[in-house]
Amino acid sequence: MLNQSEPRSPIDPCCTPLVREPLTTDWAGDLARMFKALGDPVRLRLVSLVASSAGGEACVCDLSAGFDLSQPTISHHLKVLRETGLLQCERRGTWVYYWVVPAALAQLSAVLASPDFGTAQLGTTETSVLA
Amino acid sequence: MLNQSEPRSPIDPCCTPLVREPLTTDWAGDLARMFKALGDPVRLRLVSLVASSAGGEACVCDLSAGFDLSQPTISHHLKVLRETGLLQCERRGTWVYYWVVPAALAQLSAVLASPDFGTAQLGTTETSVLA
DNA sequence: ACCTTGGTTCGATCAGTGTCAATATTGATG
DNA sequence: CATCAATATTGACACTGATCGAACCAAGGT
Repeated sequence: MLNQSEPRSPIDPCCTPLVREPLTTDWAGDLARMFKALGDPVRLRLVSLVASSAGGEACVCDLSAGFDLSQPTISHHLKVLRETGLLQCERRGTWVYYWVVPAALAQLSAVLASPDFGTAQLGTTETSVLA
Repeated sequence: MLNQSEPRSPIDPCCTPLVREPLTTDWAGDLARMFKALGDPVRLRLVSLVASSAGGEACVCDLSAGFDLSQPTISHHLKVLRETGLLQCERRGTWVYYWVVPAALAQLSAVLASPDFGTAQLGTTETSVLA
């Protein structure tokens, strides 16, 4: 139940960019767990693969095909991503399908966003962040 | 399979959100190093402390005051952040000042951003994909 | 020159993690 | 029920990484 739909306080530490005010210790711990989950190239590619799949979901068999790793290892990484709240899964018959939790990614993106110039000064892309 | 042949100009993999197309192995490795650097609560708080300091910079003595860690440990974490390109530093007399590299944070934020709804919908969202 | 203060580097230690082979579990199917 | 295919779990192992004390470097001040 990590998806809270209550309206949030004026300045919610959950959404305040880290450049704006120092993170609390608790919140930093929660965030760090998520960033650590993304801090592995295999897991990062897994998230990207799942997210960019048709329908926004993919089964493990499709995912593990793109890696030169044993199936238990892929399963382990998926478990880490699941337990961090970045992915969710459901069993459908023999297969297990994974999809990303958009709010989780958005949360991390918001924390890293710079409030002044947004995230769009890198190159050409004009992403609509905090319009 | 992976988008190696795509020209750089229109869609730069450096700025494409990971939900849009699968990350290349190389790019995932680079990104993962940065996310891993942020995957530690101490380092995350350090970045936040530096970024939210007056003038956008802070000296090590100010930074280490907020932690219950030895000074070599703080120095170690700062080195990790420096080597990943998230922080830069300069010696001014006796003190060493650190500041964040905005482009680095923005890059990570852009990668995590969802192209459809942006990053600003955390509080009120009823994410369609979920329920 | 010498000491003091601010930071970094070194070496060691101990917990954590990525990986695999083997085994277990779950669901479909004959 | 037996079997097979798709995932998950377990146990083991090597490697990484967070942390500390000690030693080291760099600038000022006396």
